Amino acid sequence: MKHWLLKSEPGTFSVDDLAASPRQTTRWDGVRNYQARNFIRDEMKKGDLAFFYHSSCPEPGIVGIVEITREAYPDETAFDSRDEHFDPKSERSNPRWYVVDVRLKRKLDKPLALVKLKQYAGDRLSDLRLLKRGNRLSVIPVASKNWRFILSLER
DNA sequence: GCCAACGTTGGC
DNA sequence: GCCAACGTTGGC
Repeated sequence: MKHWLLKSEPGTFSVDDLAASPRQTTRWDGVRNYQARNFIRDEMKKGDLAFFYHSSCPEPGIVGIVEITREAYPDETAFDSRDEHFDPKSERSNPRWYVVDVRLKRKLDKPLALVKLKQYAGDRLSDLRLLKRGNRLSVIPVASKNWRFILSLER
């Protein structure tokens, strides 16, 4: 099983929005970056776990844990000319963009702020891609040892 | 294939 | 609002 980190702007879709969704499940749509797309389409498996991360907000950080409940299928928003994520180059016969379904496992009792994670950028989390300079990926793989270490920071 | 211009991300 | 770091686009 793999581990991931999924970024979302809480002003657009927060962990509380996910908690309020039917079956606490949502379609992770709108990803428009090829590297992130490849992770979604090729590597994410049902049962994988991901950190839910709030970005572009007053206190960026990990706020919840989600489970992948459905593997990749075409992103419908790319076909909809009225949708902000519309991409005329994505065709139904040859979809360019993909989504997975994720379900909230739990919110963290206390968010793990980016500033706190950064304390370990030089040692325990030195290879965490989230902390790398210039990182902009919205779907990031997390090594299992980093996953476990981050969870240990909760207490 | 190169590269300048442009757009986006995201922390601060 | 600023700006660094990318990724994408399009002319050549």
